Amino acid sequence: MTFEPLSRESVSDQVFGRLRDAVVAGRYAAGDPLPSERELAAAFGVNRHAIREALRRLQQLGLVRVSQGGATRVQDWRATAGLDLAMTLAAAEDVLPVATLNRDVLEMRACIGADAARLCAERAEPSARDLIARAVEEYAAAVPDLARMAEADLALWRRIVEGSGNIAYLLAFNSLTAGALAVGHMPPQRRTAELLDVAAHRRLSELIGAGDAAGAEGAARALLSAAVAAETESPRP
Amino acid sequence: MTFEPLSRESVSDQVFGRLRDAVVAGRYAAGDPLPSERELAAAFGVNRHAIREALRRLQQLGLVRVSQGGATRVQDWRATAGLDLAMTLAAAEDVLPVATLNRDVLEMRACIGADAARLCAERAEPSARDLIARAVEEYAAAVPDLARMAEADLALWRRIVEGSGNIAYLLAFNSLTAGALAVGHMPPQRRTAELLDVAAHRRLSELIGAGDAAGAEGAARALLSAAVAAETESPRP
DNA sequence: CCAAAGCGACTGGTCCAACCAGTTGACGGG
DNA sequence: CCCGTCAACTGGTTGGACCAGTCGCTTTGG
Repeated sequence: MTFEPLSRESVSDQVFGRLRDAVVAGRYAAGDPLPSERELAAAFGVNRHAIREALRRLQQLGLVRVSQGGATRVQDWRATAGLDLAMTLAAAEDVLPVATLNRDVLEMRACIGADAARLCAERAEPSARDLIARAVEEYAAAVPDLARMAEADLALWRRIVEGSGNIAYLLAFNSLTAGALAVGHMPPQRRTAELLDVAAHRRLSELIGAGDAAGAEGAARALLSAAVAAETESPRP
Repeated sequence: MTFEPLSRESVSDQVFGRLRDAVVAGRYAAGDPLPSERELAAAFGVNRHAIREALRRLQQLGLVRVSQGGATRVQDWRATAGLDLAMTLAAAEDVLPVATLNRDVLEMRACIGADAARLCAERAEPSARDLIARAVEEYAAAVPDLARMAEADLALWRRIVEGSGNIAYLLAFNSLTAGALAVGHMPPQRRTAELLDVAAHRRLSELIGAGDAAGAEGAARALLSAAVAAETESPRP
């Protein structure tokens, strides 16, 4: 018998979540001042320090701008927030349309995955190519178990992105896979076809191993863009 | 006579910066415990709350994992940090090789920019296409002034990414352009050729306006990948 | 009368001191 | 030898005080 971990979210985490959702959902217009820290503390019934911790995190996400003496103002997150915002967003339909965000994430995954495969074929160290070959075998060995295959598939792609030697791609990969909305937690049926195509994964690994940049890019794109098309056609399974 | 603003960086900002650099530079191994908040407060000579604010931000970046009762442990940022990390990194050679990061950012820019142009040509609203056409004109009107051209170019690309309707691309664009190392602050000579090619920008806008997805993607890629090649050949100007 | 200096009444920034709430490990009884 | 207990950590939260900027109103000087 297993229990879900109770809501042990710290106070400042809860405040952070509430304010983040309020801002992303547009309940404050860009440029509007947030209530003062003291007011927020009273409103949430918590200490001011908890509010401050939440506000610093919102500031780092690019959702608000705090300035000493002046008010803390809401920013236009579409202009100032970074990709990590997607990582922290809960899958709440009332904050952002989930279906669109899923499609967007899959599109970005295809775009970056294909280019990472290309770069990986171009300039990965032999040891990195070995790791990829091995990851493919682990993935193939998991074959009947969809959950394990998904996990191994993610590990394989991480190896490929690492092999590309592009830190920006690696960080973006982390952002995309870490969120609740991310590729890893996506309804698996969307990616079943992709996940089951062991032959295509093997081919991709071989092309990378052989240094065929164009071939690897094409193989990766073919593998990754099927899910985009599926999500676009019928966003809600 | 103008003065640069003095170091008004708040205490917790400074603590955040120091710890972030220490972690990214690898002065703590992944899994290592950070000193306790009380120790850090004593070491930096500041209050514990300042340390806490910094640690919460580090946690959000994915650099550390804090857990009540246990120690705050350093994480492997290459596995857990999101793209926003690149946004906050100062251009300090001793933290990460700047040349490589520049190349990486330019590569990602080319990859996402090309796909955004494709999607924009495919599914942007007519009003969005108008905005792009207008942005191109503003860019062309700035012609002799390189600084203004760079600014207008950035605004144009923002319109294109917005027109793609992909939120992930938009947030990634923000991450890439917001950092100190970002495209906007890059040594301009790297992108002079790209910036001066008014005709190519016009063609790109027309292809998007005409809904030619493949053409727009090709034009964007051609425009954006020149800087990548330049950066790769001679990283230090 | 109007502008500019000045003065409060805000805002966020920092600190102190205490206590609550988990985790960890060592110590002692079974 | 194993296992419960407990003390000494860890981070989490609170209250209150004060510093440091900003903003707007009021008073003052032209």
